[in-house]
Amino acid sequence: MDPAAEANAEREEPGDGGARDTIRIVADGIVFGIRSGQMVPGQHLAESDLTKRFGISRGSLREALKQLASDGIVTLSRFRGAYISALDRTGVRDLLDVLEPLCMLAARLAAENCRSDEIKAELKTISAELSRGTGSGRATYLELRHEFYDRLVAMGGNTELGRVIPLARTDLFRAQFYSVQTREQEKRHAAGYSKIAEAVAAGHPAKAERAVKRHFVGTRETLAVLPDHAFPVSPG
Amino acid sequence: MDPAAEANAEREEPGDGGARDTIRIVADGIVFGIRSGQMVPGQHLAESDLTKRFGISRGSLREALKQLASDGIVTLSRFRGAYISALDRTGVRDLLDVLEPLCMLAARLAAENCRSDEIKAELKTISAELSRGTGSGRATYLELRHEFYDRLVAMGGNTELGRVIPLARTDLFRAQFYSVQTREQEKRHAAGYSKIAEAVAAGHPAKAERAVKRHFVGTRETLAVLPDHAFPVSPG
DNA sequence: TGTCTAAATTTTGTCCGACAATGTGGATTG
DNA sequence: CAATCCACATTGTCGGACAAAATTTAGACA
Repeated sequence: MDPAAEANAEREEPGDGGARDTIRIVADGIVFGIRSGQMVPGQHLAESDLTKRFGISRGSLREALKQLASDGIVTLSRFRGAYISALDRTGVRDLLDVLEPLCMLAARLAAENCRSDEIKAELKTISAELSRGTGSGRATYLELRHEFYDRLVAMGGNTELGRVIPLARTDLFRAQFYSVQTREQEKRHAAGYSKIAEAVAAGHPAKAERAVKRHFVGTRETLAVLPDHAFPVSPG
Repeated sequence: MDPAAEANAEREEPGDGGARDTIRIVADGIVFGIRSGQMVPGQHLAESDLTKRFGISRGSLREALKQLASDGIVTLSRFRGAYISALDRTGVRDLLDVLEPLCMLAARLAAENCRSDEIKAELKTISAELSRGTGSGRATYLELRHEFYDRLVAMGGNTELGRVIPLARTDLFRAQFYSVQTREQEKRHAAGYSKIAEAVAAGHPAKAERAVKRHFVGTRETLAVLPDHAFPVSPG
């Protein structure tokens, strides 16, 4: 068979939760550590600790760290090891500037191309759970938020978008925000997802784009109000 | 010292060509192989071959492949190894849809924030060399094109953009295009870069965005005209 | 001869141990 | 107290080893 025929395969087979890659164990473990607050930005990740914690060899761990580094979750420094990536205020602003057009594209494509009413309903269900509040705990909230974007991207059908959009990196500052933002800010944030979901479900691309834009306006306002201690080191 | 202070370090120190990472050897080697045409999309990359070719160990090679995979240059398939990623017509279309808003952002930021006349002149120099034609050979042309985007992104000052924008992946279809596109198409493509460089150098963000938009219109027209044999397997 | 099955080979995933290169912190010295 | 230097810890790279899976080859059968 022509190898080229297989070169476009997705990096993980869809619908299969049992891909027992050793690397996936580490990736999921660290992502969960960030979402649950056990790992904070700037924290040093020693290879010896991680190999013992996850019960894998150093070689496999290093492959996993390489992958996490290219996702922007950890930062590698030669001969100094891996750190949980940290975003200062400028970094978050830069990330939002990049994320906004990609999310607008995702919402527009989802509204244009998704024909499954069932999937549309699932998206609204997720946004409703987000609006319900943080009753299920912090990690669950951040996981739901990630799930929302994953669905949104999948609905659009653009295979490149999921590879490019820096969802993993947004988990970083969302985890930082979660501790310091008010209930008011969180409510408004969750409401933004509902607006996006409604517009997408209604099949209105332009409306969905506007909903995303408004959502980012609100996020930037929240960012501007956040105190400095919500961020790592302040330059100078 | 606070580790968090260093967690935002760029993954490669700028201005230094002497980062003798073993991984960089492989990454640069494969990227050059694609640009020069020695490696074609869909080609299988056996670990034993690569370790012998680059003279490194299997562990380091696997780390390098992991990095290339997350850049979208190679595709990893469990127990089947690494392949040079291949983009069919739909994949290129999807990639362009994602690339367009990011390039517009890059051009706008560059026009807004770059104050160095010297750097502006360098960008115009690169676009001029691109317009001069392919006298320097295929690999040089693709390298120059990559350099153009790197400069454009750097001029904007957004540190996230360089991490997200899928420049490496665009090398894939540019390498495919290069063999089949006409001189006419290539001329027009290079002219697009000059228009962008001029608008950026003049400090006109909106104009720069429009130049990028027109550039992508032209690229999509070229894509639509390209024959099927320019792409890997045709579905169905 | 063609096709289907099964063994043999190849390739990949993971682990272990080892050594060199580099960064870090503490002891030494003035 | 500050500067210097050294022992230690951590990372980068290497080689070998074995199990799991895929690919190729060989063989049986109609």
